[in-house]
Amino acid sequence: MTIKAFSKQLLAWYQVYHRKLPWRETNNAYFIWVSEIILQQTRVEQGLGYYKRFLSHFPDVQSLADASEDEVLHVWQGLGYYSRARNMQFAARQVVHDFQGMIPETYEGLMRLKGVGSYTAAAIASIAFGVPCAVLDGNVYRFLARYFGIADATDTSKGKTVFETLANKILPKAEPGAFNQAMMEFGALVCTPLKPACETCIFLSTCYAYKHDLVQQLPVKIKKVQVRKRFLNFLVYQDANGMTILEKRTGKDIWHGLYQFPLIESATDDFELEATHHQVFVSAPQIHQLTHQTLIARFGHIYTEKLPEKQNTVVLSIEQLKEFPLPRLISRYIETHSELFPGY
DNA sequence: AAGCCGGGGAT
DNA sequence: ATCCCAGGCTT
Repeated sequence: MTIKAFSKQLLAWYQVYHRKLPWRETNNAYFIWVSEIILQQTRVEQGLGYYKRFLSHFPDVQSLADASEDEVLHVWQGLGYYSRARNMQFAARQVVHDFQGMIPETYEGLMRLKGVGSYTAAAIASIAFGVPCAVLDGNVYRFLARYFGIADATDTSKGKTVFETLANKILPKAEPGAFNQAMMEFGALVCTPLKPACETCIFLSTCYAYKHDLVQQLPVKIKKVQVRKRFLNFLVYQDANGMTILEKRTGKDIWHGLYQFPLIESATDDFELEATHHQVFVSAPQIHQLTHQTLIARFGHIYTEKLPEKQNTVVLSIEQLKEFPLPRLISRYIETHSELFPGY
């Protein structure tokens, strides 16, 4: 099949089968930008609610630039990869201060924004501004690898160059936005990772991987993540007035910028609380699985007359816990142990 | 080039 | 358990 016929068929397929999503109903570059950041490493179904919530809180670049980091992270709470939220707010301030409030309309200009890499720059440029540059995401890598029979690894710089060259070669310069979205949508709905719908695929007769029975072998990826265990022991202080303590995470680690109960991390699962307080007990271990870490968390509850004075901490009531951005592990624990958090 | 960053859903 | 998701930043 010729390249022209390929793109024509794909665009026709997209017109019929694409999902109706709010960021496809607009030309507003800010809306499209928000959607692309949220959808990094995130499924459409998970990101959709956050997209609406984020825009209701921050309807334009200026409102995002004016917000506090805590506000932005609070809206982002539970979505993960929190640097996306911090970087996007930084970038909103870049737009206000360095671009006169106008989102740059070129690939190079967009690449200057914090949190906007090659994928997101190509996506915004093509979808919002009609710039002819191809996007490369997990869907596109998979579809291209199978249809054209590309065995180069998608997670090496050499392989990326191969796919990038191919993607830009087949990109119809007249409608890059629709084509890019069609490539991703096809990967998400038809050429899926585990059980692709080959039998009903419109490209069945010309697909290299199908013809050579390589669908399960492509795309090729090399790196595999190593999962390490961590033992997190959170101290839930409560005084007679229902006040407690949170501390803000700041290091180069998970949950940067979020709040947590004061933490004692240990190398082994042997956490105990000394009975020097009026009343203490430790929860059962709470297992929280991240992509690259298995967290084994215990919550030590300490009922005391006087809260300890620690650095970098906030004293707040139990009710106010919902006003702070918390890791999912902690918000879930509070929600499932509401009897321990009166007033939440 | 390699390591790190969340959370959820499908299998 | 394992994989993957409209990836990007830091070192």
